[in-house]
Amino acid sequence: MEKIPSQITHATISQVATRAGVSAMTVSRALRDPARVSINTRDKISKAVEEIGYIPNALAGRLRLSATSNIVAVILPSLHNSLFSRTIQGLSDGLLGHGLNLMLGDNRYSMSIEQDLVESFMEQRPAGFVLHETTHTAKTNRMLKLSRVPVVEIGDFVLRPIDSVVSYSNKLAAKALTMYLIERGYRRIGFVSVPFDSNRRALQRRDGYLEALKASRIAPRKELILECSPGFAGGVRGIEILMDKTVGVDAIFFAGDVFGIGALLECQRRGLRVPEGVALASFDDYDISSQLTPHLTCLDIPRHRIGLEAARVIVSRSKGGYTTRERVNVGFNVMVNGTS
Amino acid sequence: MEKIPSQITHATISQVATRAGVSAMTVSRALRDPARVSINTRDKISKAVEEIGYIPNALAGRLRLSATSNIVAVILPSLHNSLFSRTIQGLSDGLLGHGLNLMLGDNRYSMSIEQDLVESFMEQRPAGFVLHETTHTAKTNRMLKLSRVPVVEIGDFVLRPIDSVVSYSNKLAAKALTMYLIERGYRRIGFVSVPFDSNRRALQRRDGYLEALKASRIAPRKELILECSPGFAGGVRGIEILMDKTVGVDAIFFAGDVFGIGALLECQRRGLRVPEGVALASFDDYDISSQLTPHLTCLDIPRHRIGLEAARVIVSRSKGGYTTRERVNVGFNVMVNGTS
DNA sequence: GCTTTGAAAGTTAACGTTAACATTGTGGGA
DNA sequence: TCCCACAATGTTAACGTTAACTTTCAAAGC
Repeated sequence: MEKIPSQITHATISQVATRAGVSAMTVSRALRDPARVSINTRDKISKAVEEIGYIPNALAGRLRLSATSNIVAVILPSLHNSLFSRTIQGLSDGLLGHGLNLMLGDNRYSMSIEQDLVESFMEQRPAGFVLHETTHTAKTNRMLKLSRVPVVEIGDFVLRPIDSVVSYSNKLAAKALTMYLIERGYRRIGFVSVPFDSNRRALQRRDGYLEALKASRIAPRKELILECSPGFAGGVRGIEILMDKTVGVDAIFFAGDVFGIGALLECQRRGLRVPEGVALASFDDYDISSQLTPHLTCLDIPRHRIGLEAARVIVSRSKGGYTTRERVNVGFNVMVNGTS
Repeated sequence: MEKIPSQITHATISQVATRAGVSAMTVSRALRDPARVSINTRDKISKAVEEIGYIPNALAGRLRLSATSNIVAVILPSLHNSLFSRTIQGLSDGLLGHGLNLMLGDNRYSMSIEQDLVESFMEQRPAGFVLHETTHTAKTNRMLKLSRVPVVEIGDFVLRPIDSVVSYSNKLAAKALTMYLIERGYRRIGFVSVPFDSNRRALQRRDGYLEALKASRIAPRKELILECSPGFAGGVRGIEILMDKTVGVDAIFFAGDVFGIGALLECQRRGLRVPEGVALASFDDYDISSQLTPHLTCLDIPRHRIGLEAARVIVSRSKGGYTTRERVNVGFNVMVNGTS
C-alpha cells in the first residue's frame, strides 16, 4: 500500500477573490446576498467558485459570527433499534431544508457516556441537543443549562425538562393499555420489562401498570412482574416463566424492546393459542407486526412524529432567536388488534 | 408561552485565564499538554474551568490549526432500515474513543440529495466521509476528490472507488447464493429485487444471479425476474406473482430489502410449505429471522463490521497523516438454513 | 559571584470569514 | 454645473484558539 503525505486541501474565499479579481468581501456577499453585487461581478465570482471548487468554511464563518454551528446533536440509548431509527428518520425529515445537520451519538444506556458525548458535542457548538434520556448526571445538566443551548428531551413527557420536551407519558400509556386489558376481562396480567434500573422509563411503565391494577382493585402479584434483558429472547423467557402452570396468567403486557414479537412467535412455536390461551399486548408497534397473525395489540407511539416535532422546536429556536420552552405531548394510541 | 431573548453563551478561554490569573496561552497548554504547566497553575486553571463551566470551542481551535473538524460524515440511503442501523452502530463503535463524532444524513436514494449533503457536510470540514452509494454525480465526485478528504464507500466492493472501499461484492454474493440453490437441485429460480434503476447494487445482484444461471447452463427466463417496491409487501407480491401456477418456480431468491421475511410469512399464511412447496433465500439476514421457523437461508453480510472497518480507515487516516487508500473486502457467507 | 540553562509563563500573529465602516463612482435633481 | 444619494466595492478588525517566538527567573555549574 502506497503511503503519500496527505494534505486535505480546501480553497479559501481569498483564492476565489483573486481569481475573480475582486475582494474577499465581495465574494462573501455574492454567495450570501447576491442582490448586493452587480450581475457582472456575480458571474465572474460564480465562474471562479466553479473553477476552483470553493466550498465555504463553516468553522470560520460561524466563529466570526460568534454563532453556533448548524449541527443538531442527538443522543440516543442505542442505534441498533428500529424504534429509534423511526425517530432519527423523523429528525432528519424535520431538519431537511432548514440548513441543519444531524450529529449522532449513542450513550449505551449510560449516563456517564452521555455526559462525555454532551461535552464532546458541545465543543462543536451545536444549534441544539435532542436527548432521549430524561435523567442525566449533574454535570450534564449543568453543561446544558449554562450554555442555554436549546435542549429537547424525548424519552418521556417529564414534568420538569431541562428546557423543552417532546414526548408521551410512559406511565399513562402503560396504564391505558393495562386498563384496556382489564376492561377486556383479563385479571391475572403479567408484566415483562427491561431491567428497572436501566432507565426511568421502565419504572414509569411499571407504575402505570400498578396504577391500573389499583384503580381496578386488583391486587398486584410480585411473581407476575418480570425483568428480562433486551432482545427477542426476553419475550420468549417471559412466556416460559409466566406460562408455567403454577403462575397462572391470562394476559401479558410486554413493556419493553421487542419482547412482544418474541413472545408471540414463541406462542406460535408452542402451539399456544393467542388470545385464547393467553392474551398478549406490547408497548410499541413494529414494522413486522403487520405481517404476523394475529397482529399484536399494542401502544402506538408516534416515534416519527417525535423526531419531527423535536426538529421543529430546534429549528424555530435557531431561527427565532427567542427562548420558547415547549412542552409537546404527542400522546399515544391503544391499538386493539388480534392478540387480546 | 413566554418569549425571552435567547442568548447561547459559552465561556471563552480568556475568561478562564482572567479568573485563574494567567494568560490564555497557559490555559490552552494546561488543557492540552498539562505537563508543560506547573502543578500550582494547573490547579488554579482547573478550578476556574470548573467554576465557569468552560468547554473549548472546537470551531476556533480547528480553524487555527487549519485542520478538519473531528466529525465523520456518513451518508446512507435511508435511516429507517435495520440493516443500516447495524452499520451505523459499527461506525459508532469504531469511532468511540478516538475523539471522532458521527454526522449522519440520508440521501433518500437520490444522487442529487447526496450531492447537497456532501456539499453541506463539506462546509463543516469533516475528517472523512463514509458513503453507502458507489455512484455519484460528477459534482459530488469532484468535491470529494478535490478536497482529498478520506472517503470510504461501503455499498459495494467497487473496483475503482473514489478513495477507499470497505464492502463485499454484491455480484459475487448473489452469484454464490444462486449457485447454492442450483447445487441444491433447484432449477426454476425466481429473482425478486428492488427496482433496478434505483441503485447499482440491485443490478450487480441481478448480474450475479444471471451469471450463476449461465455457469450452470440454465436459460434465464424474463418472467422469473421481478422488480418490487421496498417493504414486506414486496415479498408478498413476489409470492403472489411467482407462485401462480402458470409460472412454475421451485425456488425464489429475494435480493432486496425485507422481501425475504415478507415472503416467508406470506407462505405461512397461505399454508404453503417451505421449502417443499417452494424454497426461499434472501440477501440479508435479519434479527427477526432467528425467531421464525424455518429460518431463512440467506447471505450473511457483516454489516456491523463494515461500519467498524470504515471507521478504522478514517481513524488511521486522520491520525497518520498519510494517504493509504484501502480496499477491504469483508466478504459474505452463504448461511444455509431451513428454507432451502 | 557570575554566567548558563531551561522550565514556566507571556506576546504576537494567524487560521477563514464577515459586520461595520470607508471609499469610489455614476446618475439625477437643483 | 454642482452636489447629493446611493449602489458597488474595498478595508479593517474581530470571532476564539494555538504555533512560534520571547521573556522571566530560579537553580545549577564554574
